[in-house]
Amino acid sequence: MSEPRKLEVLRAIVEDYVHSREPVGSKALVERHHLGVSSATIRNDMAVLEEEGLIAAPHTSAGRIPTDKGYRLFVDRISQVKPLSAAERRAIHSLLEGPDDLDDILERTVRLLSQLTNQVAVVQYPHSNRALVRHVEFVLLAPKQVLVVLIADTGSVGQKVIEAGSDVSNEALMALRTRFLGSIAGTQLALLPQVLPSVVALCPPDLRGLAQHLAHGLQALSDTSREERIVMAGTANLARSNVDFPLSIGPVLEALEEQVVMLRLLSDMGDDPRGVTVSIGRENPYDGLAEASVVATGYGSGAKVGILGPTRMDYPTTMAAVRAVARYLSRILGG
Amino acid sequence: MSEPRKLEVLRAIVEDYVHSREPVGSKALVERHHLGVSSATIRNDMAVLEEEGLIAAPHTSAGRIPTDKGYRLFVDRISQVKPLSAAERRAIHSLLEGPDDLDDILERTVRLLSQLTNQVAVVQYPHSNRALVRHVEFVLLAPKQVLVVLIADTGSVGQKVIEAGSDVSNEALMALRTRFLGSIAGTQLALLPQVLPSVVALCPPDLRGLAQHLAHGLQALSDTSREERIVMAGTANLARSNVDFPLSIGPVLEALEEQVVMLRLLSDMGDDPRGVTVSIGRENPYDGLAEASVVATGYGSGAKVGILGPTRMDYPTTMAAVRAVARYLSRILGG
DNA sequence: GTTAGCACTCAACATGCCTAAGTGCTAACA
DNA sequence: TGTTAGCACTTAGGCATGTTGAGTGCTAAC
Repeated sequence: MSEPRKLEVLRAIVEDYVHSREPVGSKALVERHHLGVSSATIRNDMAVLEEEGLIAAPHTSAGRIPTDKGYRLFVDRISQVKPLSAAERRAIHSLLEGPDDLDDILERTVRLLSQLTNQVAVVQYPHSNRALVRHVEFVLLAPKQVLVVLIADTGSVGQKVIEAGSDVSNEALMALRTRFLGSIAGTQLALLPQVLPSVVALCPPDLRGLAQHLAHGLQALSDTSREERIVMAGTANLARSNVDFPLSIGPVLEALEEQVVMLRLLSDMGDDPRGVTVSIGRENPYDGLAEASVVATGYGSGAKVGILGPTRMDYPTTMAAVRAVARYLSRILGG
Repeated sequence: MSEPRKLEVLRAIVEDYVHSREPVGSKALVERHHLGVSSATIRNDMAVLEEEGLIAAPHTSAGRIPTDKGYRLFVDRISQVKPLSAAERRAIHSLLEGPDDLDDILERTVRLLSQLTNQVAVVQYPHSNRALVRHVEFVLLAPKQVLVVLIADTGSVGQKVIEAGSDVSNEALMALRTRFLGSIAGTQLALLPQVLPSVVALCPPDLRGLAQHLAHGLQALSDTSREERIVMAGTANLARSNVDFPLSIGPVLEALEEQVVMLRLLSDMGDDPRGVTVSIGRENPYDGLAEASVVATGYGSGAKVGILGPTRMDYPTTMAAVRAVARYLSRILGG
């Protein structure tokens, strides 16, 4: 049996199954795809594919469906990323122009991506490792409560309320603001933990306690802007595509709600040279996502965009959309 | 037939149905609730209740289930809010203490509420009508791009990137910052639209163009802090409770994703003197929520907290949880 | 290596039957 | 007049049975 045809059969099975959601049999296969051989031959091929664990039969006299391994092979060796349609291309252009807030951009990006793919779209906030401190602000909210605001040159703004041990005067706060600003403006956010202690040390003794608190706050902020939140959209698509097995939707929603899970998921995915990385079904670390696949890629300086959907998804198209959106995003954010 | 017993029967039906998820018949009713009459009598009562549109039978020989109208009557006239268990009370205490960021608090609130009720919890950002301007910051991101930050005394921070028509100098920006700050610090956010034009008018002519842009940005920010975003958690609960009709989950997820829909929904709900307002099934303006109920109440200075779940829900307990959480929230945020 | 043919398997659908739960009604009752 | 017992009637759901069609695996011929 010829190796190329074997792959061709697998491709046909994957495509048909993704399209019809039903196990696909040998006869239907020869009808829909002009493979030039008879169904009996295909049956032989399918037997081999099954032996290799690439496809499986739900029960004796049913057609076959791809296994996780089958999808994997399909993605790795068979499929080629489909070019986007002109309309889709246009949608990306129009929806992402008008440079606005970072929040806005990400929001619009996930919406777009979820519409494009009919899946749940996820985007990680950009890494701000290289971000520089642009501005620092301390605001007295209550006698012992200070709001610390850290603004990076990327336009990202972090905020945090800290409790000072004792009453704080506005003058002290202003003095410290100037002092901190002078010392750390222009510094990389990532370097703050190393820089801040010396700033505190240089403060006059009577301000040092407060300075310590403030430094803590700032450091926490530089952490949290690295802690990387995610934005997501299109959860309703889950209900649409999984209309038959509603069982699995619960765990998936749970996973989606746990930002930590999603973040780990995204970061764990290496960066594929071909542009997009795919994690299929049980390859996936989290149990609730055993029937889901993630298609993601990096953008800008390393953060991830991607989608999550059922293993039975149209990989070529999805991968194309993810890649296109990521490229666009990189361009806009000047990654 | 006695009016009180009729209500008692309705109550029993609602309670049993909520508990068992199955149509409840006359016989089961007399067994589980000691009503002191026979099933035949109950049958007569149920016939009347059905005539009045308070309950309905899915098919001829099945028990009855409450209609929207039935739930309505139940909520309005029959049920009394159940007191929370000690454990729940404790959970509220412990989870909401540690005064932190506004964001943090709201985040924790929805999580708590969704766990308490096993429903989707939603909280609206607090109204900031009474909030005062605490601080204003302009940061030059690019030659023609300025980040405008508006900090309120409530600890809420708004940010927005604006495009200036022409290049901006840092000096001009600083000058304007001082000017704006001097004029609007301490002003109510809600009054900014009235105050800002005069500030612009008083600027030296060469700065007026930029000032105009900045004023626009500030005004937009004061709007958007009123525009009221929402935070939500517990969408996975939808899958759990609707395990039988997965059909309806799609539209609900859609509605939840549209912040606008949820915001309208919440604002449209009047404030019930009894503490919590309930909107049941089709009473609900949005079609996708025809099988859902919303239980909400105001907190602080008028924003809403609440939950969304299937019409078949445990109203007394849910209402208690929502009310308790709202009270706590008011206390923490000093509403 | 490919194909035709055939026996075999099994989910899905249909049919008919039975049961349990539940109703509505009528007539007796307090 | 409100309550009750009794009974005929309805129907979803479970079960056993039969039928159909898609699909497989195998063998023998090409």
